[in-house]
Formats: sequence, structure tokens, C-alpha cells
Amino acid sequence: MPRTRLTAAERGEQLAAAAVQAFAVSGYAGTSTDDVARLAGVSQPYVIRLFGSKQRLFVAAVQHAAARIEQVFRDAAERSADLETLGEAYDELLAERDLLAVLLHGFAASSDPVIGSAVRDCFGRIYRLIRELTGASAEETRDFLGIGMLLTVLAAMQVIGPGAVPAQPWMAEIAGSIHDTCTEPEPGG
Amino acid sequence: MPRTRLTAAERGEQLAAAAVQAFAVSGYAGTSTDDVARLAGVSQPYVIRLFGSKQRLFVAAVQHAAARIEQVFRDAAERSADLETLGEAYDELLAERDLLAVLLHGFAASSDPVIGSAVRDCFGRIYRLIRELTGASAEETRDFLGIGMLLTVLAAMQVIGPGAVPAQPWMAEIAGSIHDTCTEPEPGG
DNA sequence: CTTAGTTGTTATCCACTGATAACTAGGCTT
DNA sequence: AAGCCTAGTTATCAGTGGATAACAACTAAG
Repeated sequence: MPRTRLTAAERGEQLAAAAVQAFAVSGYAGTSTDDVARLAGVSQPYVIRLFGSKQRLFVAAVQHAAARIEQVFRDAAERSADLETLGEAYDELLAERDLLAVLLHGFAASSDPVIGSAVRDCFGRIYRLIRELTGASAEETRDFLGIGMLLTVLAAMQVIGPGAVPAQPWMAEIAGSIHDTCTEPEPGG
Repeated sequence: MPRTRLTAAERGEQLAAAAVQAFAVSGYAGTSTDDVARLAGVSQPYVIRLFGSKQRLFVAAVQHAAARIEQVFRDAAERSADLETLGEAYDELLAERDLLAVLLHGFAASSDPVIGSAVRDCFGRIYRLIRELTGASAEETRDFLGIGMLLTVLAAMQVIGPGAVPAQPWMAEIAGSIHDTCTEPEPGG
């Protein structure tokens, strides 16, 4: 029989995961602490007690998502330490759609100084990790992140990924251009 | 002596502009209709009366921003119809920081079906406009938009643009990589 | 001057939300 | 079994925000 009561650390972890799920949908201002609480099966005041404020809960969610993203990249680099392989890892990130979504909401909420600082920190860590793992140049990493941000935005708009809206011609064109480049045979290969 | 009372159409335009400014800071859920009203110097209920709902006001703001972005690209293409010139136009967009910010908040708020539909429409128009103006391939346009999204996100995080935070090494590296590619002399030139 | 239509306001409502305080209950140690 | 710490709850509040309704004031036509 599973323990009914968790330690504060365990509950904190569980709440951070729930926060990722909840904030991924409607963002910082659009999500209530009660949404997160219900998702985790606890009362709303307890969420505030554990994290101190909604702001800190959101920061925890962003850091939780960023840590998972880093892990996915690290796992990919384990297979092969180049940008192409890390690019394939984006498929996993797009499958776990909450991760990139919550990061995007972090970008959007960066006008709050505390959130902005935390989000910049997470983004910087990911940037440096990619460079360290692959040894790519600044320009290559920039292009890689550019495509990544485009994918993130397209996923948020439900143009790609699970739950995508019926495709318009331009959507198929962009989606196709991404798939083509990632899977195209080597020139002359 | 200037007219004190505006026609509904004029006031609507003015409110849309104010909405861009207001929503650019805190996004859809984080901005009150009263913020927009005060910025335009009218009462909050009047804003609702003119637009029907906060949702429609936000959609109007997104469309207003997208139209201005299209105009900037069109003006740039007037000078020279290639991606490099349109890339330079990003400097203007980053200077008018509200435009890209409100679009980003639109992406983030796309889980609302009405907003999502409007935002996809705007994005699709911009995509097609870029292709039509420059004749670029789908892959080139994708890369162009990728860098664009990266710039948009970096601006939202206050890593680049006006009001940027003190630079960390990784920030200088990314910012440098963008500037370098845009201004570098032709190979062998 | 009067009437009518449109621009705009004030007053008000109700639902929601983050946060606090006070209380309850499970579980470990002695 | 008694006591105590920690996990969790219920009750409650003060502020906010979107929306409605009723009213006021400017302007133009006849």
C-alpha cells in the first residue's frame, strides 16, 4: 500500500511536474494556482505554502522543464555528439509538448524581472550545453536554436505536433521543409 | 482645435494601437482591458463596447501588429527583394519592440481556439508574403523565420534590443553570431 | 430650437484568485 | 501511549477584472 502522505520534497517535485502541465496550457497569468493544485490532488493553499508564491511556482516549473530538455539533449548526444542527432531529439521534445510550451510561456513572461532572470538562465544553460555536447560553432548553434524556436512556436500554434489543426498549404510547406532537410539523403549519396 | 470626440472607427484604430502596446508587456491573460483603456484615455467599459470582448480586442491587437510587420517587410523589399534585405528589416521590428512581442504573446495564447485561429492566419500571411517578395525556397524561408523567431524570443527575454539586461558571455556570443553573419563581407570579397 | 443618433461615462455586479490564518491528522521517537 | 513535528485541510479575505446597464453629452440635420 502506497504511502498517502509524501515528504515536502517529494510533494514539491510532484507539484513542479503538475505546474509544467498546467502552465503549459495557459501560461503564467492565465493559470491559477488552484489549477495546479487540483492537477496534483492537493489544496490550493498548500501549493502556496510549499512554494511561497505563484511566481516561485512558475519559476520551478520552467526550471523543471528546462532540466528535462537538457536531459533529452544529453541522451541524444550519448548516441552521437552532433547537431543532426540533437535535432532528432526535437521529435521527443515535441512529443512531450508541455516542455517547450512552458519554456515559451517563460519567454513571454520575461517582463517580470524575477521570471526573466530565471528564464535567461535556463536558456543560457541550454545554449551552452548544445555547444559543449556537439562542439558546434556559435553560428551553427544559432541556426539550430533558430529552427528550434520556430518548431516551438509552430507547436504552440498547433501547426505541428499532436493535436495539430487541419493543415493549410503554408503549414504543409513549412512542415515539409523541416522534415526534408532532416531526412534528406546526402548530396550524391 | 482638434476634435475631442472621435468616430468609432478612429477610436477603434487608436485602441488597437494601444492594445498592441499594452498586451506586448504582459500578454493576453496578464493585461487588463482597463490597462488598454487608460493607455488610450477612455473608460474601460467603452473598450468592451467597441470590441465586444477582451478576446476580440486581443485579436485586433495581433492583427494590427502583423499588418505593421508585413508593411515593414514590403518596404524593405521595395529597396531590394531578397532575404538579406528583409533580414535588415528585423532591426526596425526590434526597434518597434511591441510588434514582435505581441505576436509572441499571440503564439503563447494559441490554446484559445479563436486566438489560435487568428494567430495562425497572421503567421501564414507573413510566411507567404516573405516567399512572394523574395522568391525564396521553402527551406530558405524556414531558416529565415527560424532566426526571426530566435530574435523575437531573445528580445522578449531582454537579451537583445532596447532595455537589454547586462550581457552574459553566451548572450554576447549569440548576438555576435547574428551580427557577424548579417554584416560579414562576401567570402573572398 | 429641437430631435435624434452616436460617442462616451459612471455605477455596479459577480466570479475568480492569490494569499493568510487557524486548525486537523498522520507518523515517528521515547 | 504520549508527545511532537510535519503534512495537509478548511475557512476566509481583500483585490481585481470583465462585462452589463443606465445615463450623459456632443453634434448634426431639419
